Amino acid sequence: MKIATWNVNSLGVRLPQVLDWLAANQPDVLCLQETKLTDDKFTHAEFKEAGYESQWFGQKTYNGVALLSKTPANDIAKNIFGFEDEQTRVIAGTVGDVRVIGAYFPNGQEPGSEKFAYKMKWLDALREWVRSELAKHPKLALLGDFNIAPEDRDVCDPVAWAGQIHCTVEERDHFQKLVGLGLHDAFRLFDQAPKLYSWWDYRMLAFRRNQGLRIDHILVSDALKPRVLACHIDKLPRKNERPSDHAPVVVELS
DNA sequence: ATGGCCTTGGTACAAGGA
Repeated sequence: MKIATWNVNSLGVRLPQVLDWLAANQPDVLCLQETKLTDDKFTHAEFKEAGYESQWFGQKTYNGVALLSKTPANDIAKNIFGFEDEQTRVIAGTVGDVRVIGAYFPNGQEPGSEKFAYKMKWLDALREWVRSELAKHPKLALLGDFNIAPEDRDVCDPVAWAGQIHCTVEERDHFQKLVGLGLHDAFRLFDQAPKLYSWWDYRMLAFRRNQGLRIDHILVSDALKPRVLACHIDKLPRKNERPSDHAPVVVELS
């Protein structure tokens, strides 16, 4: 079973690239972030044509998430239960025997800002909800654009990024608290080459220079960990014309 | 060469992203 996540930075713009990627990679599940489409504009017919069922949760201009799967997802949840939020950031469903939670974590803008405070509250709420989901569904994957680089080795220039958004102690503490629920960063279950990232700024020729961050993650539960065969970041779509600034992350399960 | 982008809404440029 192959499960993937990709922040597409506008599905309206990126749909052809997503369809190409699905055809080439054939994941069983793909979680999308930053679809930026209202629900009436979601491209479920195109995905159906490509062999995928869709669940989606969008809004105008910003955010927006979706869960694509070869077999229908059940027990769909949208956003964090009990956490009032105008923003569409979470979609969850059960595919086969795996509970899949796809999330677009808040950016946070800069430490000390209102958006950073929202990120902290959102992370608190997410953790408590994921705790309850884990109790109900031991075989669980939490994946998406976390907007957190967990460690210095996930950062191209740790000195320049020290204390900056995505790299603050507060954000990294939150990441570790999520891991503390009984989750594992699938990427780090394996020996990986150094300097592998999932996001590169559009500016400054950052991709060509590999000046990136690893902020897109797949966390797997204790019960799922023994089934993890591989995890990798697919840089190929970042080389497309008009690419998303993020690359897909893929985990393979037995 | 130390700065270099992209998307949306809406039709000029501001806001947000990371």
